[in-house]
Amino acid sequence: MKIYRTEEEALQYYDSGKYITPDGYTSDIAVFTLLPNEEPFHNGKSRSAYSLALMLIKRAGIDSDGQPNIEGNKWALPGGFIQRDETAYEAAQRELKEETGVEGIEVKHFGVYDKYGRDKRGWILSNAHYAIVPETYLEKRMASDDAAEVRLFTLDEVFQLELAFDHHVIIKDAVRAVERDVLQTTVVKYFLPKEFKMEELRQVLLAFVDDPVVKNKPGFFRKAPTLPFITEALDHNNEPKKTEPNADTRRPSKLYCFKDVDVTPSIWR
Amino acid sequence: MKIYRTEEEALQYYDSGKYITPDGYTSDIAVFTLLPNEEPFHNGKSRSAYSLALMLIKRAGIDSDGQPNIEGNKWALPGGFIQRDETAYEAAQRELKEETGVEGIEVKHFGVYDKYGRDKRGWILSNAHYAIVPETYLEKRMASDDAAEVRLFTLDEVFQLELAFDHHVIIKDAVRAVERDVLQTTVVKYFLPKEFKMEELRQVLLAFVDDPVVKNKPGFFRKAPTLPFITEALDHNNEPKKTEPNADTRRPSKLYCFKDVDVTPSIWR
DNA sequence: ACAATAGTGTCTGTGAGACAGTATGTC
DNA sequence: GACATACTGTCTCACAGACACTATTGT
Repeated sequence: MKIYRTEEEALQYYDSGKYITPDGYTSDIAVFTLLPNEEPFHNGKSRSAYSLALMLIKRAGIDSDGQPNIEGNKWALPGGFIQRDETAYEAAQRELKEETGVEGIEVKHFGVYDKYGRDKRGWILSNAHYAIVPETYLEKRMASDDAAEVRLFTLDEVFQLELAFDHHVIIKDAVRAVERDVLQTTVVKYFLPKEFKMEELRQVLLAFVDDPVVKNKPGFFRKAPTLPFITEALDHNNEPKKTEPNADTRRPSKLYCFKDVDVTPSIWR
Repeated sequence: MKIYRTEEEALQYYDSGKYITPDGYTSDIAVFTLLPNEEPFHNGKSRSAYSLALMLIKRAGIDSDGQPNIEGNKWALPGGFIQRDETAYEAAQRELKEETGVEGIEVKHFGVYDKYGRDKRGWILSNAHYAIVPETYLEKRMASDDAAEVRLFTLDEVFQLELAFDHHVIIKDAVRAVERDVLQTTVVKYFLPKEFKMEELRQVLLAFVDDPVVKNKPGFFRKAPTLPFITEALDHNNEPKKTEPNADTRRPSKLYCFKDVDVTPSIWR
């Protein structure tokens, strides 16, 4: 029984107690929302109707003992230590609820940040998640909190802030992950109400993608309802639901919703 | 300075020393390769030319102290503890090299497994990676090792084995990750030599996807060369490279290679 | 000449893309 | 009726999908 693999493994377990273990295991959450742009037309050029925004918290400068706080006075992603009776994913959900009061929202793991030195307190691992939360939820919560400590920033603003730890990198990756998922999955639904107008969907997509199919309104209106994961919202009489007209949108429009069909787009098509 | 967030955070750091920390931080690697099927025609039905196979190691039954080994005598993914001067990703690469002697190969993180109870030794975290290694590399290495301790299994075989820890789940996720990436990225290139024949590419793809575009040979031969990430292999005279004919393939065929263009397929196209 | 794989010609239908036009409501 | 937004008709062009056909070599 003196085979290479075996010895190596045996050694590993023998040393196991002495093995260096991490000093902390945390979850961080990049909470995204869409902010409507007041002025869709700016300098004669059209801007998209929404901008992606991120929720950050400001770390305290002084801790409860009166000592200077680590990475104090910097903006940071919400997050915290993972308890042993939960997974990183569950911790992210718990912390999201603690921070924003929101439950049952899309939370997605997108990366691990474990480079020694990223946190001066020691070898602290972070599991990074992103969450998508409708703006209304966040407004409510942030109003009840001290406004100076929790804020929404547009992405442009975020990257001009001094951020704690390696959150600058994490946020860059988070944005890429969201953008990717908007193209490849139906996450976009979390930016929308359960039942939405086609034009709403198009406007939300335009905040992310620059695709002729989406840009072209007639094309999109024709194509989108045929997609396997989108379906008309039907009322109890199996009639298509429509919006109530108002001063802005005179003609009522059909409502649509997402079906739970998972699609995997292919580069080989 | 007695704001909710601040207190909570301060508390966190105060408790930091007492916080439960993980008992171990590991990387596991699902090493995939393609095995050619000897008999492409089976029971009158055509099978794909390749099958996806996975490398597993057999854990020793007894450790170096003569004690029964944890999860001993079971097949498991190669992997091990992460050192503090490396990231999970680097550890995976190091361990892959130790196991197979292969360097500079695609290694990709696809998941975190951190549920308490997954390892009886304590709260042991695992970062799961997959790697794609040409069969030839593995054959060499496995021949030099004890054949009973390192083996390739087809996926059907894998799921009939008794596997250590939660590796059954990890492997299922790994297969899904590879299948997804074959559709959405150009990972498939790691199953192929740097320069390959169109038909080789098609056969490899057929091991994963069931798409009319790929199935249809003329269609694929016409379409693939136009894809932005595939280009003809050119020799020093800028002439398309061709294979040397032999008894099997009489007519020489053009060689192609992958370009480093990253594409993001979209569900909205 | 024949076998074997590489690769192209050609036809048909579907669907993207663009823009003009029609529909349905409020004021 | 004017207007604003929702939606459809229609034309063109390109390409997917299918299958037959030609091309290039070794034996």
